[in-house]
Amino acid sequence: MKPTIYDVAREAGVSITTVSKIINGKGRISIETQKKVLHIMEQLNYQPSLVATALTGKGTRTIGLLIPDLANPFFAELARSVEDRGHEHGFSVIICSSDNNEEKMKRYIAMLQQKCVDGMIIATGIGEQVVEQQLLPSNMPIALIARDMPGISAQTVLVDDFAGGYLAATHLIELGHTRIGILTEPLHLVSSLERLRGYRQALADHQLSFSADFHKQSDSRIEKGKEKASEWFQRPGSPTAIFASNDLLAIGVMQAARDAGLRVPEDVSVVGFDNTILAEISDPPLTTIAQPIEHMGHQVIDYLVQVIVEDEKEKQRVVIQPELVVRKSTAAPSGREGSGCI
Amino acid sequence: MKPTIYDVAREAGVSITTVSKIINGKGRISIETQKKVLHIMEQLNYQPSLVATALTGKGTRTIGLLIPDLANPFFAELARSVEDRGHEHGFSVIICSSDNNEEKMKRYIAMLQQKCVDGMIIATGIGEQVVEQQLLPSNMPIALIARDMPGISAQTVLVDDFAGGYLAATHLIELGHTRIGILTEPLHLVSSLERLRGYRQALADHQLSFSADFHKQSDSRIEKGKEKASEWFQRPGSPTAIFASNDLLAIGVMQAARDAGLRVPEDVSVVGFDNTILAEISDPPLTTIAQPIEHMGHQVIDYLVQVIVEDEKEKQRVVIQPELVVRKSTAAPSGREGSGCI
DNA sequence: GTGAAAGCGCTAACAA
DNA sequence: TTGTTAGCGCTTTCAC
Repeated sequence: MKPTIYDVAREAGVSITTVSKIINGKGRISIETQKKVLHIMEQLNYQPSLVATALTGKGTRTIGLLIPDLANPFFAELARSVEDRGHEHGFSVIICSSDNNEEKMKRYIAMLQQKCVDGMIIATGIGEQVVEQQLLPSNMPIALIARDMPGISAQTVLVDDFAGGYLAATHLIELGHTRIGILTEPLHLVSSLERLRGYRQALADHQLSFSADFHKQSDSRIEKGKEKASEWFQRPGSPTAIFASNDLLAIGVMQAARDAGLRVPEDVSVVGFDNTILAEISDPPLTTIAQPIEHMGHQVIDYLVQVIVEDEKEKQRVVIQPELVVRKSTAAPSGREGSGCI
Repeated sequence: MKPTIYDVAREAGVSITTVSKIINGKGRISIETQKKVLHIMEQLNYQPSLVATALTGKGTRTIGLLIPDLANPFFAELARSVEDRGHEHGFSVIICSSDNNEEKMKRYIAMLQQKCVDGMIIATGIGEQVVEQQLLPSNMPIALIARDMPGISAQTVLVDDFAGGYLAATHLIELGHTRIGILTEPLHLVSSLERLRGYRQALADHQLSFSADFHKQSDSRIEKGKEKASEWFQRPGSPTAIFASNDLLAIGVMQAARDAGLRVPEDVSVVGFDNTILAEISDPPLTTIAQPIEHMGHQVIDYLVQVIVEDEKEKQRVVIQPELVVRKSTAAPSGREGSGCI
């Protein structure tokens, strides 16, 4: 059995109060008792139980992280950053992959509440309802990252998605493209919507008209992106450039292009979003819009810890400007189907 | 404040025992009381506190997962699999990335113990000492995945690394390569050692001699792999094929090749290990040794849960046969430096 | 400087 | 069928 505070107290011939005080560095204890007790703790290999501590109201030192999918490198990198910084603050993190599924979200949030996590970080695109109904009333500290919930007042750290969409489209336009497709995740995700808006704005600012045919939606799996992009490539007059709203989708687009006998970037340019490791290693390396993932992770957790331990009330909204990272997947149009009409 | 079992009892006009029994479906309770209490619970939005429950000895329903790095897709995919299956069993998982650093390992294990996790899954290559000294005596249920600790008696699920190394080398040999380099992670990782052994065995079985020049070590970062591989490519008589002991390293090798003006697979063949998403999307797609990641994750957690809830004592050692997945990064040697000597 | 005792929210004998 | 009571391991007044 794990030794308890009683064991230590007995061995040291003091009361549990004394031991507790020494553990927490509170009250005044003679240097000798201190030494003696410390020694016994060492000897017994005593570690205070955090669950007992938690029960007395000191918190569990645990936070929940809700993401869509840990297998998506963007979220894995984000989770890693959150985990690291969390540990630095003495918090561990429970990661829950929701697959952007409302039901799972609900279950996970309930479970995290039962476990009495001290706070939650939400990176899933959905669940606004759940958050509003389950989390806000319970007074659970929360922070949003890489996702926006317009109706919710909470600390938020995200990239300017509109600017990102604008950047991506502008890059393509400046290369000379006029037939620019956009592949987004479902539009109930605010970030998708914003990226689309940015793209449309860029088009408009350059006197290009937006065609609904050039917008497709997909969930964020590579295969799905590939499938959707294929629909374009099977028909004449397809886009000469495609902006995909995340790297995974962009990879799918490139695969579809390859399958259709098109070269990237000669025949079709592709730009992604996120700047995950995938962008660096894909074939060709992917031009993409970079989110400073690590930085964002650090920021949310710093803030969340602040509200947990210092009871910070003020909610900020941190919007970071994304950057265009040009690699090899974009180039000027080659003139393939140059006579095509938009 | 969150409602407690007392609130429910008071509102329902019963004792807390009754409420507790209803929560746990124990003892016999009249259908009416049951209904009444359930209704109150609903109304109060009552959720039993798992930390209080844990304190009574029912476990925390939490397990710890120790991996080297969550940002490495292999471990992200593994973690996702563990997480999913864990949730199915009603367990949540705390992930700790150790960077294969002994000190961190120690700290994380101590923290997990303080949090009274019900068990731990270890996927880090190091920490055998810590495991032996901290974990085994404490009687904490543990399971090893994708890593071996020869001195430790614990449930283990892993791929036959020796066979994997053998497969990789044989594939290269059969393509006609004779100058085959191997880039491994540090050899204190048993898996690296085994993969190297498999490679050497394959060489021997085909009357090829092993040259120490053709073995390099690196940690598992892409850049490091690239750096190491560059050393080969800067000199004449470099390998015409390289087996890297994980996909990340293999990517690094391909990047180094490209930088050196070599084409993959025409000038140099590369095979990786793990078959992560990286292998599918790299340029060119990577021939690699596949570990059934999802399956392995499911298996460990199934077992661990079994020892936690059913007190299963028997320790198995599940060794899975890896498979060669041929993609585009390997081909017959082209004759570049064909006169080079081994 | 040190300790007795109450309490955190829950479970599990044991009574009634 | 329901309730009383004693813990689980710790923190925290409040006395001594």
